Amino acid sequence: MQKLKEEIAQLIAPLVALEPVEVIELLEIPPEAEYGDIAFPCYTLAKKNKQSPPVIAKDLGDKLAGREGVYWQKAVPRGPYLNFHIAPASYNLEILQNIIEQGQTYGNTNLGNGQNVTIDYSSPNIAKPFGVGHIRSTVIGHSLYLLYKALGYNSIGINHLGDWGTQFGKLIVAYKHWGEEERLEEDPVDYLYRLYVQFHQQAEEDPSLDDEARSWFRSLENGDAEAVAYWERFRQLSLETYASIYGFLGIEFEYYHGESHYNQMLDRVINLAQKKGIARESEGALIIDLEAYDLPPVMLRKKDGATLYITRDLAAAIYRYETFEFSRSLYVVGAEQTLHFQQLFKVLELLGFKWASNCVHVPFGMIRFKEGRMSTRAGKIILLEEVLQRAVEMAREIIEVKNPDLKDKEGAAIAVGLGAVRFGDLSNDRVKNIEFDWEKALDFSGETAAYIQYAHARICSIIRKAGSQYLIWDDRAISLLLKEEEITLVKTLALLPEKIFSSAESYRPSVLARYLIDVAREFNRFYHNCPVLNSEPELQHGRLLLINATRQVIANGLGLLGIAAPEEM
RNA sequence: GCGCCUGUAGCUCAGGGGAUAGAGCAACGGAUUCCUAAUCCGUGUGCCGCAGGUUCGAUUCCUGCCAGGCGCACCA
Repeated sequence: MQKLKEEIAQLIAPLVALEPVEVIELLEIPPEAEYGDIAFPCYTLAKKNKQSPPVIAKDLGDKLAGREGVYWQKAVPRGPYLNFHIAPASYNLEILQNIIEQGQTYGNTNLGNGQNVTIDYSSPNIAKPFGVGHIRSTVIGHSLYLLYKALGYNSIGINHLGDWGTQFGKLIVAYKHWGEEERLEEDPVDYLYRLYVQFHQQAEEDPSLDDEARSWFRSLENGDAEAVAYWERFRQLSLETYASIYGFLGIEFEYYHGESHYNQMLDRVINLAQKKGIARESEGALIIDLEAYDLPPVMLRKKDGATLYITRDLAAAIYRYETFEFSRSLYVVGAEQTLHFQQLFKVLELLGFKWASNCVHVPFGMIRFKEGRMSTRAGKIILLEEVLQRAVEMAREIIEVKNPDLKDKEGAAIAVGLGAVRFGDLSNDRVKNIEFDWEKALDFSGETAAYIQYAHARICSIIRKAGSQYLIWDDRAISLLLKEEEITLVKTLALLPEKIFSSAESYRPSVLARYLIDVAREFNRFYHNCPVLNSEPELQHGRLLLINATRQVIANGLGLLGIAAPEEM
């Protein structure tokens, strides 16, 4: 597609007195395929030339009448646009050859040139269960991690575990009051969660519990042996549970640097803020006023001497820059923390760090119940493990009906089940809230991962039956791919690189997810109209090359979403 | 009260300064002597929240309003 655009730009630029780069900027894809494949809109020229857009388009059309290029065959004016139609033979050859040659790396670039990008994602709070809410950060963050890698950046995944804070004071209080050793041994995360919920219920009636919790957290920060021992125990037990979930999801992090990791650096942050003269005492606490920037004040230290979330986040940001010299630092954290990140980045700026402008909050909407939001404290939450298990179970049942002879049923069920859950979180714009609905979460038809996976599996099936000739390149076979479905499919496949780029650039895996639906749809249309195995040998060969390229695009794309592409399902 | 986000078909949502605003679901009707029917084809629906503004042109950008969500110093 890029080569086609360049060719057209070179051609038009001298005719309209613009630079080729400017022409490329203007080129767009027409709304209907029948109009053409690349459109040059003439609106911007209208002012300069004092002619109406349709007149300019027609004029350009006349000048190009009868001419053709390497990748285009005709230029037709239509209203205010000059529409170029591709030359399928050379275009198909160019695109398909590219895909086959690049294989697993098709769509990748070296744009990032090895620069570091830190991605803070997943980051669950220890001692709280891993709910479906956390999956959004986990899944979106992981996809961004993979996307940036594909663009040649060195992605550094950081799991900023919530392993510090007043919540530990609460847990210690709850455990000391009501804790039972056997139950903790039995199912630690579940039990700690129950204690956490119980604490909040009791604290409603007895506010002194909150004071007690704050006091225990202060002891923890002061290194009190008993407090540290509890903390250590709770943390370790929780980590073991998370490890199994990440293992099942195939997610790894370069670092598990939780909030506690930065404890030694907090004094430095506070000293720095004081030295810069931006911090001041207020009601016994240490705060930074941000009134001049229309932001509420930031609190670095409470009146009881304990630090806060943002103090540790400041230390973490500084640590990340000093350790990795990132070109970007992403925080995949819910939209409800937008203000927090505005404050964080502003304070970093005030501390004199130029790199503050390279820090990006990548927010996402909440997962809600029909009745309202989920709440860990109130115990209103759906466990991720339950969703995953039910999704896989449902996939199993469908496989039993649709494809009972399948060899690796369990592998396919896991691929489809996990794919459905992941895709549900990736396919829509991340800033929107999601209403949790079991039916939708477990839906395998329509615009879902299963739709894409199914197209992939069908291709693999055809290739298996065909033997290995799809591996042999043949220009002549490609030149036979002239049916509408074939050309449309190739055009769709050509878009992967730009979709990967814009997906990463806008921090929206949904761009890539939607695109893969298009690829699968175009493949399905092809599949129903163009027989592969039952066509003439040479055409069959061409079609095999085409579907192999399609298989590659789907596999690469799903891979970047963290979704498996099974060969059979 | 202030700030941020969202508002598009019955439902869930894409899209986005320009050509006739699109998908999926749901409903109905069709397609399998043939590569997996988890598929494909067909049928209908839209004050693109409301009102102004900028523009040759706004559903898209700006302002105001309305509705919903989220947040706003000792939680994270």
